[in-house]
Amino acid sequence: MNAALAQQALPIPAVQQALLTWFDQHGRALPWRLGEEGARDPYRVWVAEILLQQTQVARGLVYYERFLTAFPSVEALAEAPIDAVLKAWEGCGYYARARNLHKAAGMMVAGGIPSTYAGWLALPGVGPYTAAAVASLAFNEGRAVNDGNVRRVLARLYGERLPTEPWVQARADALLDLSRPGAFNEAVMDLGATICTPKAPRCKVCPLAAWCEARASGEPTAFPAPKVRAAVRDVGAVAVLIGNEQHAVLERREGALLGGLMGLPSELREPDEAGAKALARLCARLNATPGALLGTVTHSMTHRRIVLDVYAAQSGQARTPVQDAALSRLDHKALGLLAARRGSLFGVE
DNA sequence: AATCCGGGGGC
DNA sequence: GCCCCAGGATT
Repeated sequence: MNAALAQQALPIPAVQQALLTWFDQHGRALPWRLGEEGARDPYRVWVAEILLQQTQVARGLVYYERFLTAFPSVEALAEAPIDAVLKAWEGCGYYARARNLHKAAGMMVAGGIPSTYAGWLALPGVGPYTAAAVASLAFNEGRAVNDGNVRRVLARLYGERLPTEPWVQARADALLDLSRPGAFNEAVMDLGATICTPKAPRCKVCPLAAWCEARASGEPTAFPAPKVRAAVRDVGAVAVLIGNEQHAVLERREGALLGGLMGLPSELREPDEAGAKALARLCARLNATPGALLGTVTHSMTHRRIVLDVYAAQSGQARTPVQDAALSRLDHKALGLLAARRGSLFGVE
């Protein structure tokens, strides 16, 4: 059978049955999958879906238990201070997720928990993927999810190297089993996460292998083609450490980059701006006296590499307990410079 | 459609 | 190093 014929002939009911049968035997047991199929606790599902955005399940599990213990209900989340929510999210990245969770919790306590795709889509931090996931898993609505797993599974099944978002959504909609929408969505994602993996897919045990164009091509990992990514840009900045690792002057970061988190007072360097000039600007703003350079830390993220010069400084500003604040990895590295410096002075290294 | 937003896993 | 991860908001 050639490729075009196989694609046209894809027997959707058979594919649905094969996938659901596999899922009933091999689906993952995950803590947000409590309760009856299609009628899960919407709060638990919602928190999990937000947490798992661009975050691998193995990592999400750790944060999930911690977050649910701290905020066991939407009311508890809504009533909590935003700083407590960010502290629970510390180290997990994409902190707008935590800010939007808190904001949306307040909206739900005031206006009720949505029970439809459209209702969920209206909440901050909830896009097409998350709305479809909650609507199908908690309310049994026939909405197909479209995430990285779905994209890869369908690109391979149909032999499409360059799947656009509308293409993936249309194929997912067409394939969705309306008798078990929640289970079907979970099944595609489980297949993508455990069988149809990016690097070394286990085609020999895949329930869809018989219909898979990518497998027939002999090179399944060529589907989909890697996404073109923007180059990583360097960002220069200066910061001051006033105090020590336990008690330091901290300020809240504004804007998109690490917004909402606390951190050492800092200033971005303009292109080609001397570090001394940025330091002077920073100390003027803080009414602080600049001291010695403690060191430089670098912090790589998906699109940026931050190169941060950290200086000691003195001022009369109040120092706050570092342990209670939500900090990015960048600031933890900066605070670690003091210990490293002491270590080298004593020859410990 | 592109770009930005963290941090880590796995290779 | 590179690609990817149960994406969303913004432009």
